[in-house]
Amino acid sequence: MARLPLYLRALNGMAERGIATVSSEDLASAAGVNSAKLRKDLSHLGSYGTRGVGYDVEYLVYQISRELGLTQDWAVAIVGVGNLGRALANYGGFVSRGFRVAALLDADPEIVGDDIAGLNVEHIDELEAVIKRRGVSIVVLATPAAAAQELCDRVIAAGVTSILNFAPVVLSVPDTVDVRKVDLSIELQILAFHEQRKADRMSGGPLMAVDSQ
Amino acid sequence: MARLPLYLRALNGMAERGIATVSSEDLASAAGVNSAKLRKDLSHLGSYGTRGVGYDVEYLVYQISRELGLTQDWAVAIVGVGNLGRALANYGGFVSRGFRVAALLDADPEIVGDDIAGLNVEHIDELEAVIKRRGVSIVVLATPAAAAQELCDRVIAAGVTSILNFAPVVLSVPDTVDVRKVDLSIELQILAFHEQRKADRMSGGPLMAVDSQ
DNA sequence: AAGTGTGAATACGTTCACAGCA
DNA sequence: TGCTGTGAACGTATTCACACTT
Repeated sequence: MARLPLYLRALNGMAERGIATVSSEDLASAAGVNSAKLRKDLSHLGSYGTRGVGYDVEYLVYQISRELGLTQDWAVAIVGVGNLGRALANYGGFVSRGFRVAALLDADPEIVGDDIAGLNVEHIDELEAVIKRRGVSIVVLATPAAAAQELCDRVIAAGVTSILNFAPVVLSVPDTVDVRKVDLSIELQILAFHEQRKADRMSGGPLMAVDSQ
Repeated sequence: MARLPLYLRALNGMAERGIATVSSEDLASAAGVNSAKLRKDLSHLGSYGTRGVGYDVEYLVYQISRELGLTQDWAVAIVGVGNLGRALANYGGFVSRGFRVAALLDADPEIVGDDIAGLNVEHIDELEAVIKRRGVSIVVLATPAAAAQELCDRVIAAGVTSILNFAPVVLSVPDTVDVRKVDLSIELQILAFHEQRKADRMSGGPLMAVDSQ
């Protein structure tokens, strides 16, 4: 379920603040969903709540982490060390929960050899070797659009089946491979759309349906 | 519709390659969706296709751009000029289609005054003034989690109603405000979940349902 | 009394399949 | 003939509402 990470984050916050037990109502509002949905989601993992009481925070953190596969640690390679790749390498959120940046790779000889976030940037020629040697199972593509598909193919050929793509292209992959895409300009375009509708509503008439999140 | 930006990108690519007309089938596969869905999406904008022929690429680009509000230009302020903020400021995709980075703001005196992507980083104290003076209507929050809610409140008080949030927190906002959230570690967690299921499938038994994208 | 777990009802998005138009 | 536009069928996700447990 795509919402488990959200619940997990809310629960971690509560655990830090020493909260031992939480109701579906409270956890749901902390995660920004409604309580029936939350209960249904959690019920898929098993019956981890106690009627009349709520959920044990620590226990639920463990169960969700296990479900998400965060009890093991995943080696991540970042391909493309431009501004975005650098930001990702420095992003604390990766290291904190089960992810380890195991390699930074780039094609630019200016960048290869630099130290970023304690890691040495390696040449893209090493891609296949690095993936195998370090057991990389998730690759983050932060390359220009033009290079993304080719690198994607190489990464898949090297055995990776999970890719997080920041390049603004639709990657074509076999359906054994999971791709998630983050497209910054698409996010902005959706906001602009909503912004425009608000402006329209002030004056002339609107025309079509919206979606949220 | 959240998929219009996807179609738009595919269409722009086709326009560049000099393709004048496209069928729902072809456009759908370029955008990575199925053709019935594409036709239904486009039909909400009006009847811009020609039966037996397809869609005129240029015309459809214009119609979608208009629908998304990209025929006007939007002033965007980036709040938080750490690694991610810097990456966003340098990201070409913003400038290209209707978005203009109008301000970079940060609290750190080390960073204030720096020139990044041709813009001077201003102090966060200037936030409200800058928003008003430059007609900023979309704000990108790229701050640490701890600072996000407070800055979000200030931004809303200054009249902004569209926020793109990169900080790993659920922002609480009035429902007149649109927030889109990009959470890098959540994307990775979802990939890890799928990765684990693949591993499980090899050996023991799986347990629950999955979702895609 | 409080709050989970879950069938039943509802809403939503997707896909099918084809009538109708160029 | 080819392809759009769209009702109808379908499947899935969300929400309701309450029986049941602690």
